[in-house]
Amino acid sequence: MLSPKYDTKTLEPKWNKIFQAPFFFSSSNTSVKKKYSILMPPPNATGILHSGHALFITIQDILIRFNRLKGFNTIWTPGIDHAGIATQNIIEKNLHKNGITKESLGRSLFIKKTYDWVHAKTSFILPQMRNLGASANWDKIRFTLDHAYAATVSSAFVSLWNNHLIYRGERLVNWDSLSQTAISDEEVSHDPQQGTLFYISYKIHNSSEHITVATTRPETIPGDTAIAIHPSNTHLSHLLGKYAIHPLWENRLLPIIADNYVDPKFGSGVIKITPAHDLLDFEIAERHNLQKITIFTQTGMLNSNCLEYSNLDKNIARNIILQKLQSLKLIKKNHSILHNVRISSRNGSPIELLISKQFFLKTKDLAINALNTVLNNEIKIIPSRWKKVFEHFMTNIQDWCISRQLWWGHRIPIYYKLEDINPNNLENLSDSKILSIATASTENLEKKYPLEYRQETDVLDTWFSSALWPISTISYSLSLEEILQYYPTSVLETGSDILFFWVARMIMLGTYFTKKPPFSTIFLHNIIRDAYGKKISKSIGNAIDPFDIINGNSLKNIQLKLQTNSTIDESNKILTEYQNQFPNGIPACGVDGFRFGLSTLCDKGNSIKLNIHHIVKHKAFLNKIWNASRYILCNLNFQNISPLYIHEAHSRLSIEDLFILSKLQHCIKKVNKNISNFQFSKAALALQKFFWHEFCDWYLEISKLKLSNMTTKNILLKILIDTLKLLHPFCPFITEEIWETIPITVSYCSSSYIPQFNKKLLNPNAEKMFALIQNIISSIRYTCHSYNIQTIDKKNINIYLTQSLNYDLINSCKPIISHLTSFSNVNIYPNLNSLDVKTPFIKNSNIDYTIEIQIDKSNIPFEQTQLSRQIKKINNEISFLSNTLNETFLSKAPISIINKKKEKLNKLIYEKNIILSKKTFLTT
RNA sequence: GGUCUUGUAACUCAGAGGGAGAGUGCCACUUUUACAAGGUGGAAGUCGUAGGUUCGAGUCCUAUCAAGACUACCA
Repeated sequence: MLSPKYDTKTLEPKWNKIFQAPFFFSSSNTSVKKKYSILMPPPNATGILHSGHALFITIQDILIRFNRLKGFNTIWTPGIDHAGIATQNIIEKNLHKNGITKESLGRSLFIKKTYDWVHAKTSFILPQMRNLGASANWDKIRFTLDHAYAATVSSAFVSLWNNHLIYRGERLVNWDSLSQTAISDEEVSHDPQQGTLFYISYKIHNSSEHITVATTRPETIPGDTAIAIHPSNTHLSHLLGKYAIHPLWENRLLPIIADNYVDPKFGSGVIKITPAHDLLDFEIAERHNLQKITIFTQTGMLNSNCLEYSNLDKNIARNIILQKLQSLKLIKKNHSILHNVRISSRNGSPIELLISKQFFLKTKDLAINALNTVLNNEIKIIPSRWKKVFEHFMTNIQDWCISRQLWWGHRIPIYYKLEDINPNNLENLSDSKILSIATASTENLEKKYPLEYRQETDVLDTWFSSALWPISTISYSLSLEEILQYYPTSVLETGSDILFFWVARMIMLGTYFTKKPPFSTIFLHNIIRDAYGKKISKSIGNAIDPFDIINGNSLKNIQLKLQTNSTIDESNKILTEYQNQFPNGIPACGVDGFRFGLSTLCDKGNSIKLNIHHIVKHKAFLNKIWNASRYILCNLNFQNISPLYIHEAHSRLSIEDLFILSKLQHCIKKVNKNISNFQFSKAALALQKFFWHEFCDWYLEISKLKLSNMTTKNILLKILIDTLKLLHPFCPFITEEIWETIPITVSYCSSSYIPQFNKKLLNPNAEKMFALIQNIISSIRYTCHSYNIQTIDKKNINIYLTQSLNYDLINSCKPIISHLTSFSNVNIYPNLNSLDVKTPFIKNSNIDYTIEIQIDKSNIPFEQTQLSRQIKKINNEISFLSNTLNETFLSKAPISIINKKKEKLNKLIYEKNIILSKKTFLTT
């Protein structure tokens, strides 16, 4: 028996425990069932579970449970990503607090420490994911840095190397001087910042002339090797071929060149060229054969090429250089300017471009193949607008810098043959020399031949291993044949923010290695924002902890959290909002309430606004289900309940039976269709509308009159069971709990079968007739409200049917009308002839019927006002409709529309006449 | 700068040629034994703005404004 109160806090832990059993949710390699597979995006090892995780778990679990209920052999592979830079940063920071550097610890000890830390971290986030009800294959959990995964990564690398798709070369790369590693183009973001544009005067060699250069980065002047103008710049073209004198060192001369890239309208129309630290300057230098002078060290200091400015931090050097230029009176003017600064998307530190030796993946051919899988619809991207974004990215893609100067990650499986080479001098070898001594190998050659080989010290970009997720997760302990059983996967579900980082690269490498795209559908969910549509950000402190909603939380605790995470202003603002909305703290919604509420927010919009109030409100639906279930289960005598052969007993079914069974079919259809189309809010809302506003509000209320009727009991139970199944993907816990309480159900709700749409139970006619009953009841209620008729006065009501409506059917609904309107005596007449004109009655008419409510004393002035209002409204409608029915309309509009409008006009005129006659009656 | 998305009730969103819909919030009534986390009823919208196509436009077209996303670049 269900407890009187729906209590998520006892119910959900109970089922979580049951769900942990090994047989739950495991898939079978030998199953004959069709498979349905999803790759779970592995959260970062550093992460704590946030609303973004909760969202993807909710969506993917809905898909998995739904398809499991449809009879598929589901596989959902969970895991953790080692998150190279992010993890290493944290560990190093922790070490620094204790005055330890990673170098003093040594590489292997550092890695061991990191492993331990990651292990501790993940033992926290993984159970949280499970507690959200995620019915994943927890027996197949992967970590992107464990041995088996590493084997896949190194064999992939070796294969790409041997096929010349990976090369090592000296290139201009994005350098993160905080983390001291190269990063890929995708990891750089542009941040608009206020800066200063300086106009600096350069003397022309062997001339009295000057040329003015505009720059925001005077600290890079030591690296300048030329001055450039636009070819069409007639004012300055006479200087082409001459030299400008370097402002810091008079003995250095800078050639003045012309290049189309210079914008003559920007600044002074003259730029300085710093080839070693700017991508476009680099390209100009290539075109004009200019020298490239590197001036920064890997830690962001000026190097020895900067002579007296060397060993200075670049920001300090900037000021010193500015002072020097000032003293030489070379700064003509300056003004502030808003410009984009390239920063690391990891840690926000400015990114320098630095020439260095790195490993690159040639992406051109891989990208073409990957793009083709999308263009020829082997992979479908939903929402489709991302297809164009994807195409743009793939056609403009540059080679991917995959090496990182870190310790935490997959060490690149390249081994250098030492022979006559000094192992400490590898960095300075030319590209061709390196190529001649480098071998890619899945076997650790350094370990095997320590005197002959030395392994590359760099590790791979985390996203390189993530790109192999589809292959690695599947190939873990399987043979190639088995891999192909699970590959390609059915759906990839993730946020659009990692379309390039992850999704694109999985397609490139997956397609390359298996000749098949790794998934057939990509569903990109919207990004979660706060209730006001603001981006969730750590600095604002508007992050919402899903468990605050799931378990509830007091305002005091929330205040504490806010104070540690955000500024005073922000936390006060957010707290005031909480106080207004939840004076008693956030109520506990449970995992089910959270998931269901979140589902109703997953619609087509641009973002998901995580409004706690909205979730709390939708949780009320689960309470409704709980209570309706209690009503049904308390009133059924299960000894007499037989299997439900309802469709075979049509003739014995009443109008409300036919109505609700027909509505159930609509609901089944909608839930199926909308989940299949990733329209989760539509599916959830369709369920809510059906169960609450069609089943509970109408059928269940009516059933109170008919609890001795076996068919009614059967239908109550059938609707409950079918709804539980449909609801299960959204709310796994409450559905299992209720399921368990129903004596005739077997096993678990999660292992049942989703109800099938049954066309035979669709009954538009019954829906139409029942809608009329609903309409009669509503208008009686409305009339009672507007005339303020108390329950105690609700005695006699007469209903006159005005058309050839099914009198017998409506007459048979007398008890229903009585029950739902509280009138003790309901009379139904087949025609208007018997309208009573003598006793005081309140009347309400439309084309189908007139209702008469008997009252003790009528309030004639009030009634007349009511009637006048009605007439005014109806007159407006009539005149509008008459205007529409003009000559051009009649000659051009389709007949069906014309008839519809004419019919409506007639109806309005008819209703108006009834109201008028009533008014006449009242005045006489 | 380019590409894309979105503007409908106070809020969150449905509707995709034939007189504007839901939920929340608001107002009124309501403790009737499944449920007050409930029930009943109501008020509330120039469908961003301006043109156009059409007998007829939230719906199609053009322009424009606003918000947002992605992407490029800013010396």
